Amino acid sequence: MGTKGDNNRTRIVEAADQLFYKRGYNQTSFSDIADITGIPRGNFYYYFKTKDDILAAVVEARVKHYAEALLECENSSERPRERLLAFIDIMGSSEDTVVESGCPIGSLCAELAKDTDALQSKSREVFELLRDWMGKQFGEIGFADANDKAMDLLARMQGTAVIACTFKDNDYLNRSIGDLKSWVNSLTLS
Amino acid sequence: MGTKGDNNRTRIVEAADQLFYKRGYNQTSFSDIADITGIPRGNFYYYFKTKDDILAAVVEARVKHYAEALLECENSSERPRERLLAFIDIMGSSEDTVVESGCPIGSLCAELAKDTDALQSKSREVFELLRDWMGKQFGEIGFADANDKAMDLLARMQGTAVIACTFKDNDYLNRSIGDLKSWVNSLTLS
DNA sequence: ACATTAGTCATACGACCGTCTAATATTTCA
DNA sequence: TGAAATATTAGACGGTCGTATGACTAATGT
Repeated sequence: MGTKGDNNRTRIVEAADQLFYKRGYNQTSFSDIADITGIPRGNFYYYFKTKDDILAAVVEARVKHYAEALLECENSSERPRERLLAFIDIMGSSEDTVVESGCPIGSLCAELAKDTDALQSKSREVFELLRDWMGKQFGEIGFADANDKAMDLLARMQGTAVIACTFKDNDYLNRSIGDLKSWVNSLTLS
Repeated sequence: MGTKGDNNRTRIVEAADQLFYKRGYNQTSFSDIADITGIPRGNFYYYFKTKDDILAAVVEARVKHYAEALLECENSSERPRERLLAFIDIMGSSEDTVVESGCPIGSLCAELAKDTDALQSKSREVFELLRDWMGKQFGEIGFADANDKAMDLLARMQGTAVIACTFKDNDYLNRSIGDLKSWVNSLTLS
């Protein structure tokens, strides 16, 4: 079970998660994490062999977090279309942080696309989770091109986040979220 | 005039431009630029006081580059709608690099959104150029909400780039570019 | 009670970072 | 031609990075 060790490990992952989001992976140092958690820099090696291992733990934590969020969306309605709307609303409820630092998932993927392939494919896992879930919802609605629709929705949410963050524009973010929901509602089976 | 000096300065900016795109700003070191250009690290200080100054020069070069590209789009047709289509096609012609490293403008802004305000607002300048130009085109078509439309197009292009790059998916990129052009063509004055 | 493991800590390593300087080479043009 | 301005160079500065180690304490099982 391990009471203290797992606790420290969790605290490192949580602090890293926040820092990777606010400052980026490459701009987050072991010292930064040490300062926040109070856990000495040298102790990290006991829990993680490399910085990449911390990233892997953070990604796994995020996958778990979003899997739960998707489950909530799934339970929020019988109708897949409304489940998708519920997911879009998650971005709206994180309005301020999205404007400040962008999408936690997208900004990490964009950063690590310029690093090694290993980091890149690891960070992609969260997106794959979302894509597959969205594809499932569009499929249940009855779209033959459900996966394409999922990619489109993912892309439009990402674009919204990038532009809202770049221009520090809350109004745009909210308007765009509204447009996105209208779009999902307006889609008709051909 | 200065033949040699300006030449070196230009070569530094060009190499930095490429590296900022392929590896990111923070992950590009003076040594990297020195290796590519053959210009000693120590010489950089003669041309640029700080790394931020190099970024400023790169952004200015990009503004100039895209201003010329926009002029070409503007000359390509009398009709603003077709000018917008011409601009969208630029992304298609950079297909491989977009899939590899994302949008040069968007990925830089996304990275520097997590740095200082000074770097962030500097990197934003290229986006502002594009936004204003798009707004002008939509305005000429006759849209009352021309600026909103500009932000939407910008966002959808960014989302397309992020997703295509994350999933390394050329097919998605091309399909999405086609969808974007269809969308611009389908917009009607309300 | 003792041996083993789990957890903690300070510290050091070599590498690289952005920055800066002092010395040298080259060009300019009175 | 020769002084002044411009351009170039190697190298060092202080700092931080990710990584690694060895000594220490607390907890655990027998």
